[in-house]
Amino acid sequence: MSNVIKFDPIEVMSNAKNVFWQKGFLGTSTRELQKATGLRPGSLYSSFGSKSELYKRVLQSYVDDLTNTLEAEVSTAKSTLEGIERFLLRCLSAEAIKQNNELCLLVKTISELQYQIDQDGQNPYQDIIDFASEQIKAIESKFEDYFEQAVKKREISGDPNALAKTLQVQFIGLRQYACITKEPDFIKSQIENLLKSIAKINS
Amino acid sequence: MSNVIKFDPIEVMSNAKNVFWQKGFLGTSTRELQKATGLRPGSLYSSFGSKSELYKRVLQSYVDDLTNTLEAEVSTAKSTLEGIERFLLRCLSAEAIKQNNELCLLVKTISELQYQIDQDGQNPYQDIIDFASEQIKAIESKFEDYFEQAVKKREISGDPNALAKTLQVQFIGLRQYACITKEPDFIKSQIENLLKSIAKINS
DNA sequence: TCCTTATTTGAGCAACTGTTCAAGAAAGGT
DNA sequence: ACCTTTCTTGAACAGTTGCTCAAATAAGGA
Repeated sequence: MSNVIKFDPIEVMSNAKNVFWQKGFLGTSTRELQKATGLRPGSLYSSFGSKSELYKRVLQSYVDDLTNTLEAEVSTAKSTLEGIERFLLRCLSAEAIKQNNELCLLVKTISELQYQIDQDGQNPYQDIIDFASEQIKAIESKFEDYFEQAVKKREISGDPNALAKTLQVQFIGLRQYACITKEPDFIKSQIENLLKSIAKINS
Repeated sequence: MSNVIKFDPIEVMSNAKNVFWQKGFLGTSTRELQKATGLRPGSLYSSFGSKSELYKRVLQSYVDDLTNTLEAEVSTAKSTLEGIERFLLRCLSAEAIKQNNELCLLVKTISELQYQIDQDGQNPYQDIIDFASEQIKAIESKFEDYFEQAVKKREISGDPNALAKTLQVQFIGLRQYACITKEPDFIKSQIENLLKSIAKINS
């Protein structure tokens, strides 16, 4: 207790993210957030403003993590394609599936909040939806950049934009499927097949 | 007002389904259900028991519709594969996307409720989750049966089980992607590509 | 040492949640 | 015509929700 912050903001964000990830925005009450973060309502609200603001911060942190992971994998892999494969495998690892973090938080956010409307016919979460949509597009565009690189390096041939969209559809589908079936081995083999089908190496 | 039901149960179910589909189970309050169905709380509760019970009835009705659509398309199409293609196109039609009904309600249910827990560490919606999981497996197994038929009729070659899983992943992925991007033309072309890749016709 | 300045505390708010139930209403059998 | 039987009505419930704010607390500068 002091005139300086008592809690660790990184840990607080991480705990908040885990609760939101598992229970969704609507399914998580502020009391649960209080319990998970160890903060009393006053501290939570003076630090983060509102449940929605906290959620946006959580989304931002999720995106930062995801982007860093992708860039780290691609930059350390032998080829661009192998980097993407390792990124997918990491997002859909047996560990991630066991920890119930298999679903993309951006996708989950959109499907939960997209069609909410209040009595004025307005969606009270429109800013959250807009942010999530933007970020999903940003990730797709990163995939496109990598495929463009891979084409230039003659790792693959094909339209980078179409490949990025296909990858996005399959990535989202796999994460949802993993959430339903919990079969890490099948998921792993599907990822391998997916990347084999993209890498039509010039024979 | 009488000793006989006043409302049309089919229309009530359809209205309830639409609200739940758009706002989710948690995001739909019983007042909204009352407004959407035109029933007062007493009638709703004497007819359906509880919000959860009503939701289960809605899920059942959703599954019936989906199954009927699939069977109708396959039985009237020239080939099994064309039937499946027409089924996908129908679920992901421009109309469905505009009406915000693009997401699979079973998938949406699972991702919303799967990790909810009350203070006893129990998931209060476990029966709903179990039902939804079963039904998703049932649909996958229907796909498998159709692929088996198609193999026998020499429309395609390959492992029906693996094909069914792949179709399921892509179907789920496309529906999620449609929900995010709202690009009916891209979705249509992706479905065509998907079925072309399945139908490696013996040349 | 004391005072400024910031954070933390937790009781409490108004609104909303899922649900109940006694009272009212009306069709069908007698 | 009346009475049984069923469905409908809507006020009201206890619990939960997101959030507020005056009071308490304590580090750091003077």
